[in-house]
Amino acid sequence: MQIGELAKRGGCDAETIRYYEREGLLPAPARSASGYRRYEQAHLEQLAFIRHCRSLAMSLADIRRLLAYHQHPSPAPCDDINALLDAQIGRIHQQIASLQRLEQQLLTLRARCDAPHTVADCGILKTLEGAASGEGCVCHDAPSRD
Amino acid sequence: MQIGELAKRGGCDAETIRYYEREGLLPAPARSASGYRRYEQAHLEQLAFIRHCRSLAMSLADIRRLLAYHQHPSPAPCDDINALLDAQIGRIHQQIASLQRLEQQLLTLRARCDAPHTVADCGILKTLEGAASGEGCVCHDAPSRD
DNA sequence: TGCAAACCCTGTAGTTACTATAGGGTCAAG
DNA sequence: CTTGACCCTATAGTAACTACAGGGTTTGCA
Repeated sequence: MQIGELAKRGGCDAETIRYYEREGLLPAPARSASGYRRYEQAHLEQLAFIRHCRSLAMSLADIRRLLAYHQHPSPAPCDDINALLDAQIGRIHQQIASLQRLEQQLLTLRARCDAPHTVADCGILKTLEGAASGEGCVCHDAPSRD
Repeated sequence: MQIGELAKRGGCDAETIRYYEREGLLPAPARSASGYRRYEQAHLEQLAFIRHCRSLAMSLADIRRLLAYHQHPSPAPCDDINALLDAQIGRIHQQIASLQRLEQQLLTLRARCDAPHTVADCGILKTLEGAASGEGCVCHDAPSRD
């Protein structure tokens, strides 16, 4: 199949596939006489593997490592794979916690302007200005006292 | 004060300050005879404003808009500022939801390998490979049935 | 006076995972 | 024989910095 069909079946676009090839995540396929890439079923499976991992927000570097294990299944223990997953889960967990703190801070700031005001009189802007000149700010001081 | 001191007081480093100047977020300061940037108190306040907004994960584009309101306080209504905050809150909220789904998927996948295995026998890797060849995958199919 | 450390300057390239564009070649249908 | 849909390479852009390379300046100390 040509790159366009692989792209459609893999749920990404052709540029992305060429990018993965350049990055060494997909092997360079055979070419037709005119230089078009010609892919086999195995390429589709590898692309699906990559896209699936990407949908789990794994980095291309991590995916490269997983692909290496996939291509050279070894009798060594799989601790490394587990550690990779654990690190990924840890990162996501931390991101969630930090975004939740952020959301609280933003909601606190947002509450400073509930009724319609003028720009010159906007509680949000005033709070931001106050924080800039060294006053403690509601958004970072008040809510998350951890 | 010189750029190094501004950086220390503003909690960022000198490169970042030069970057903000290039991006038009900080006005170009006066220069000494030898070309060193010389900052005033007002610069520190503006930098603090920017860094505070950044700590709320606002984009530089949004911060630029807030700075404009700050510099030209107008009698117009502040709807725009409120809308900016609401959009920011919405984005963060969606990110949290999507990361929470992700975390569940990763935990489900992680559960496929609880005991120590060999790489060739790792439940995580097998699950990823299965998903790549078209089988439904636990991580995306099982948990979040919304 | 000489020197070294600690500053500062500009300009450019790197980061992530793509996406978009320019400027071309190929192929099948009508 | 032309039109449209496809393909190719190479390069630049995205966000918000960060990290050089390759230089100049200032300050303190011997």
